[in-house]
Amino acid sequence: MGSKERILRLKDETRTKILDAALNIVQTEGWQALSMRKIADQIEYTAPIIYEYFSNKDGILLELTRRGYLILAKDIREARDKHESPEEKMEAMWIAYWNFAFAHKEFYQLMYGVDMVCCTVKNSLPEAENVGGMLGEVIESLFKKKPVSDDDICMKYYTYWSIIHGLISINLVRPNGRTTDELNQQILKDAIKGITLSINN
Amino acid sequence: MGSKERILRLKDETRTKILDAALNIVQTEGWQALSMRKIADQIEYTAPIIYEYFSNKDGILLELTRRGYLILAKDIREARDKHESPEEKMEAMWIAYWNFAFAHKEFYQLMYGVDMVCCTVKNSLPEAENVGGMLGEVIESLFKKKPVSDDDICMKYYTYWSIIHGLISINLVRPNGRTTDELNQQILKDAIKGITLSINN
DNA sequence: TACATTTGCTTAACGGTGTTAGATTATTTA
DNA sequence: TAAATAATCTAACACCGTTAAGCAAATGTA
Repeated sequence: MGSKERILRLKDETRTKILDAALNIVQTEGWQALSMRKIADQIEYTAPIIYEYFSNKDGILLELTRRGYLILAKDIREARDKHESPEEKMEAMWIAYWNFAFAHKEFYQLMYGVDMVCCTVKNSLPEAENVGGMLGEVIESLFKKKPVSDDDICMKYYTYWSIIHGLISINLVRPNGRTTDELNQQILKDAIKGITLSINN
Repeated sequence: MGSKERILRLKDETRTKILDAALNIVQTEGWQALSMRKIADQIEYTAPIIYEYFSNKDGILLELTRRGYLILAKDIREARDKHESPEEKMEAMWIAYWNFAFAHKEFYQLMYGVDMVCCTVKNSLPEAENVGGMLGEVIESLFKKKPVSDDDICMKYYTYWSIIHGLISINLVRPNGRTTDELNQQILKDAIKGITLSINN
């Protein structure tokens, strides 16, 4: 009767296999090439069984988005914990964000809709809150004046995020577009420092 | 024998009708919903005749991209010519860019691949150069030191662009996401001023 | 005017997509 | 062993972009 668990484990394994197959296709052929039949091919099933594990294609994308946020959150957390001063924390965290985007292009595209048809419902994703929360806390600690209003944090958060996301987007959509890696790093660090400085002015 | 011209004019009209229909569908239903058959329906033809006017769907998108850049270039030119000092020019131009993105969401999504599968070949588009050129010139005039290297201009150009494009992207992909219009405007102007100030420091 | 040719447009099809319903096979239970 | 349940597949639907073949009307030519 212990076979119940074995079967459940097997079901979970194929669920994971589906996600891995999807990711594999995306990494080698891009999001455009991802199709239910291709996933089925790769896991040696036919397309309809995927619907026993995910309600539809968007369900797969949502789960991958979740996976992406888990990796990102881990990276950012680690970057934060490697430094002492808020200034250093902030720079390290945003650089971790930057590195994540290029180390996991596909995830980033899925998570932030760069050059990607975004799945309609991905609001209220707990994993996403985490990232925002961590960054927000460090931003708060950058302020000298207390208390810091939510609007203050929100504004600076968006300022940081905008420039980094913008720079990433531009580079993901237009690779090899006359901007070198060094130039990007320079822009990035300059911008981070500029925003950080502007907080207490 | 003057009918030749009438016929040519008619052909041009249906070409325009195709583009208008495409834009209309996109504006009411989004890029996702744009299909050749829907365009054909709207102009009261069948799908294959579209291929007499455009080589394929990407051809239509490319032409719409061109249209978008024409509008954007006009807006930015006008913003520039309304002011005297480079600082004011710069701010006005980027705000025009910002306003364009939200006044013509669909165009912006198409042109800059926000939440949109980008058509593969849209390099070397003369209309795009214009926009970059205009902005680049004003950026150059912001520098006190002369001569200004291309790298200097390029870097500041990307810094401006990144933050604005990033802010736009975030707002286009996540509308109603707790950021108000005033907050966005504040972030935007702050960021522009910050970058402009940092040029001669 | 009569025929031939070109033009405009449609129908039908190909191979692809996401998704669902029904049939089939294999496994478990009684 | 027989019945019930689970796992899986086949077939189909409605859509997509795109192409080929054919029809019908307009045009050019004799």
